[in-house]
Amino acid sequence: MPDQVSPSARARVMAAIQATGYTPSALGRNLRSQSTKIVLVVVPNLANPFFAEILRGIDDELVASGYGLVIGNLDNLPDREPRYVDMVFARQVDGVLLFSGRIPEDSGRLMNEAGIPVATVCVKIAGLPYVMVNDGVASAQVMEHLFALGHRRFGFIEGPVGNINAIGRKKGFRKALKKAGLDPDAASYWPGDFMFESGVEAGRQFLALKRRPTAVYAASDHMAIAFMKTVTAAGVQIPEEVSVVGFDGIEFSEFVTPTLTTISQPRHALGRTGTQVLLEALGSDCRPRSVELDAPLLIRESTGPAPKTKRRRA
Amino acid sequence: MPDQVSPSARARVMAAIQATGYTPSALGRNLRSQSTKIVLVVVPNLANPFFAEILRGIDDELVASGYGLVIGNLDNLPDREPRYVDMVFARQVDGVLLFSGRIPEDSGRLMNEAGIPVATVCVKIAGLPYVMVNDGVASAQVMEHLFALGHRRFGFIEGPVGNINAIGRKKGFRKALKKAGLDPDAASYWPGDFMFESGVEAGRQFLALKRRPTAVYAASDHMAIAFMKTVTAAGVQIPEEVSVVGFDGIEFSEFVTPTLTTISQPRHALGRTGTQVLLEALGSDCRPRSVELDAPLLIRESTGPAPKTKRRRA
DNA sequence: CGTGTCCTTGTAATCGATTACATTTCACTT
DNA sequence: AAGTGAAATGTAATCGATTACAAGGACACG
Repeated sequence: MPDQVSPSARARVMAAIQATGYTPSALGRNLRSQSTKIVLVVVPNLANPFFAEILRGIDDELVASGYGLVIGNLDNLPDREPRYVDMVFARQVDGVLLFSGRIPEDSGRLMNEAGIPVATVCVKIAGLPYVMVNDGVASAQVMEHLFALGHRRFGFIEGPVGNINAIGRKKGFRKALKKAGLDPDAASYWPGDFMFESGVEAGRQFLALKRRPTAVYAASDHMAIAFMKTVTAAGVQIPEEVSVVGFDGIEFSEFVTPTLTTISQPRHALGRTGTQVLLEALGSDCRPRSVELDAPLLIRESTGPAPKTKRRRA
Repeated sequence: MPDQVSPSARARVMAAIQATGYTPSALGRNLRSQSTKIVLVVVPNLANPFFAEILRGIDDELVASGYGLVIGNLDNLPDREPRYVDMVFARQVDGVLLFSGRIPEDSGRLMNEAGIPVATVCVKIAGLPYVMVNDGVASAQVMEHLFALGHRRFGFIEGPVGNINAIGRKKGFRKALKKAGLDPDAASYWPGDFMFESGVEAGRQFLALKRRPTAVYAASDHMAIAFMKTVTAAGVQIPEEVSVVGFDGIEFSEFVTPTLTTISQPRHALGRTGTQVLLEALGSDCRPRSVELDAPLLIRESTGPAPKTKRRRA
């Protein structure tokens, strides 16, 4: 059926369209087709530039497939979730993409029960397809690098409690220590929430230590950068006295002094791939696949050989 | 009409809702009410953290009013615009918020002709209400600060050609020079696009100068930060040899070394206020107002007294 | 010339919530 | 007890695009 409508009819319709400026209303179409060509993307915190780049990847893919993008910004506030669950049940969107570890699994599962496809990016929820980097593998890379530089005493700035990525990174950190014959519990752990302020606090606690780690691994670039800022302000040399590694590979990590060694998350690809997974589920009934992406370690100025110590810990 | 429906009827309906898990479909409602309770926000570049914070402000206000948020990311690509103009004409959104200076006025005007409210944030389009900071006034503040520190030789890193904010900032810069009895054309001007890379390039050009400015004013923090990074890497001391001022007040401006003196745009307030203006237009037929917000100068470490020179320019 | 097939066109039903209007029920007054 | 008003329920129309189906028209072939 290359041309279901006669040329003359087509011409007349086109002329009428030109004359009246007619545009088909999406409202009627949506009701009839029971679809909106819109995907809901739920993000824990819209202001986080890390998510912004993933969003761009998502948008690129959605635009290519003719879908629109509505943002559900949770602002890290759990009480904002029901709003978006409702949106799903009201059929206002054709599919959902969930981000990061803050969304209770309940909401995700709830949405899935509404009968529309749900996929997750940077987080796993049982039963849902996901796209993420393997945090444990990434941590292993980081530690391998630090071991090679001779470091034996470590600090770790944690992510938010319960966050799946934070957990994965910490587990990888501890596993690497154990594998190297070190006691994971001998390392210093500082609480954090991925944000600047917690990096500052970690820096203060680091400075207060008599016997400081020679390498600090932060679960996010933000915390790593704030940590660096805090300890260098106190006269500590990086990387001469302490090496610092971040996680995420945000743009700014290259523009701090010293430039930050970090795991570069393929943010754009995470967004694109996540969207592809979702669109596949949207297009067919086939079981959607999950994907793990590689995250390379970018070795820059903030890591160097471990300082010589007078006496080494037994 | 405190209670239009009898308690018994209400109870029965509620029971039925519980029993069947019924949720009203937004599709039918939208068609009937000829509205979607969704606002389209068109951003030039989603990955820019500067916009992210404004988006958060917008979202906060929209959520409070029960509206949803669809993002139109142009990615600085003009060919992505028609898509969103179509969305407007298809009545898929109740209102539009336009960002920044990249959107041709045509699209904005076109959307306005579709009969739905359009407001702009950080940009003026004739006939549309806007919310923005006064770039000229902000530039005047910057220059006043630099004059007070004794600076007489200036460099300016420009924004994208044709960008209304970039133009306003440059005009304010030149006006302040003239007012101080200096020749605006004697200053150094380096092209830019608000992004990192152009700050790096400006830094290179600065380094190549025999007679360098003692103060550099960049039309964005990104460019200022990249500029600082580039010239400090070449051994130039900030602020001893050159003072640097940015524009925007992004979060990172506080975490670079030295911390950046900059104009702090009230990003969250810009978003909120812009949304309020739009919602007012949505709620009534009254002529929407435009708003200008104040942007304070944050004086930090990157500006200091002008260096003593052997011979001063006549 | 008649009939069958194909192509057009026209009419009506559908999607689901909303709203206007008609009808019924009930309570309360005179 | 009849009548008036308010409340409650029921019925039908509406929003605009889509789609199924029926009726009309053209053409060709036997």
